[in-house]
Amino acid sequence: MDTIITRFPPSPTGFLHVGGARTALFNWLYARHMNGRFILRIEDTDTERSTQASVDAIFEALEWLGIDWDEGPYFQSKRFDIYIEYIQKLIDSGNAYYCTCSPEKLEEMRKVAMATGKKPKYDGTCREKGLKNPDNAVVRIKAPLIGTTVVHDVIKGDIVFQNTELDDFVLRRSDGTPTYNLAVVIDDITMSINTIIRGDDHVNNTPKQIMIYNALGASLPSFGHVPMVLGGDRTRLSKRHGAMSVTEYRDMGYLPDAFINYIVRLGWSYGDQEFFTREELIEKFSLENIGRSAGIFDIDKLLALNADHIKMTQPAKMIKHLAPFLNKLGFETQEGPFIEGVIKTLNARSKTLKEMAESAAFYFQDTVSYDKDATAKFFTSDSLKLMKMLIESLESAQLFDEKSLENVFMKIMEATGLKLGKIAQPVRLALTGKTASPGIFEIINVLGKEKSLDRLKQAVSFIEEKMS
RNA sequence: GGUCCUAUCGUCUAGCGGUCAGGACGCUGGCCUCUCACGCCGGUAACACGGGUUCGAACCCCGUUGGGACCA
Repeated sequence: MDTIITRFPPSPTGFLHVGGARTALFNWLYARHMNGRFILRIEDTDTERSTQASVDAIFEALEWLGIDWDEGPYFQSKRFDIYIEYIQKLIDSGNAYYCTCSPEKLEEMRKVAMATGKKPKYDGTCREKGLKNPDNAVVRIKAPLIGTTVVHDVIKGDIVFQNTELDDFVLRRSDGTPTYNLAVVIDDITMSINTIIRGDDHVNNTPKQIMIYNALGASLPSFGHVPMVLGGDRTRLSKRHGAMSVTEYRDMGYLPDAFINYIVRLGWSYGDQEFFTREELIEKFSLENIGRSAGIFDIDKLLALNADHIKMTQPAKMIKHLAPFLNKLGFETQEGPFIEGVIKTLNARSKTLKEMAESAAFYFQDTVSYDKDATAKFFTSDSLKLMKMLIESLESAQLFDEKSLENVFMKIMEATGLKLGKIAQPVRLALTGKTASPGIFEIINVLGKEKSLDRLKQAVSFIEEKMS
């Protein structure tokens, strides 16, 4: 079997959005799964709307997603001579012709067609004139007049178009620039693309493109049109549905692997499995299991999947993802057992990296600020005694592993007859400033002897001051 | 308006003629428990509608309706 060659051809007219990311992912996964090649092509023929900033934004997003390419990026704007060459071939072979019909005439044609209840399409006035490159002419394809053009879609099955519905569409505008369909086909042919997976907003372009392949005598790639991703109101995803650029999800604290897991699973399935690592996705991805109907983007499910990925990611591997969020809060980070310990206590408690960083704040602060309502409830004269007992025990303790710490607390429980619940809350408040946190043994273990004792002593002073 | 796609819980989906229609998110009851989480057990909720084909349709065919896309 031939090597599978797929491509992702974004237009640099904005950032990479969710739908585009999914298309890129499907192409990339399929190429990786099939041991094929994946090509990146920038479709920047629309010079009015294309910007370098968008190109950079797309690269940035692909990098975050972990999508790499084997070839490219190619830029359509640098390939005009190739398009011109192929257009000439089509003219020479009689599969395309010059047309000098004016825009006014075309408009007139449309009106007449509409008035008589027909389709607005080019009437073929210049089709047999055999014009020789006149000024201001467009180039049109000589499309088949009868019969059908069928798209053998690997996802949707055969889609049949009546050729009478199509007309002699334009390949080259009067200013000499190639049209979208022409450029795409020439690129795909010259780049040996044999598998085209794209959004199903392109299905109606496909018969036209097939006509170009046929006119050139080129072999057809296989097409697969994936359904759109819609917003909660079932319309195309847009600004009002919230985040659009995939990098916004990065900034909100989603893990790239969680994001690709979600986005791929939206429209593709593998039995009942919901959680996939990147490697599993490559191993199990297939075109056959892509659904046919549009999907709605559900942030809650993404969030749940993100929580799962956070839980499953090794703390050491998590550091690089979490660090930017901690830095943003003003905390220095460096790899090591401390931060790994921090992550270990928080990874089952965080749905996003942003949330994890916020929850981790107390680990990095020199002095914690106490929740006001909580001090009234837990910083009492009783807890002052407890705290002092604990300080004493901890100061003489040699080991600070969780098991040893538990024993320390057990002894205090025995001595006071109190349940752990009574002891834990004041201590938790002293150590974290809050009433909700990881387990206290975990915290003391991660914080270490010095910091833990320091915080306990600060709490003692705080309570004594409050009492006096 | 024309063309094309599409239709299983609120959402993502499994299902590929015979299933108590399964899983996940969400919501929810409980258990666990030093708080919060995690985890575990349970509940909630769907085959758009109407015709066929068939001994038997969520599954096949035809309509209707709904949704989406593209073109203009």
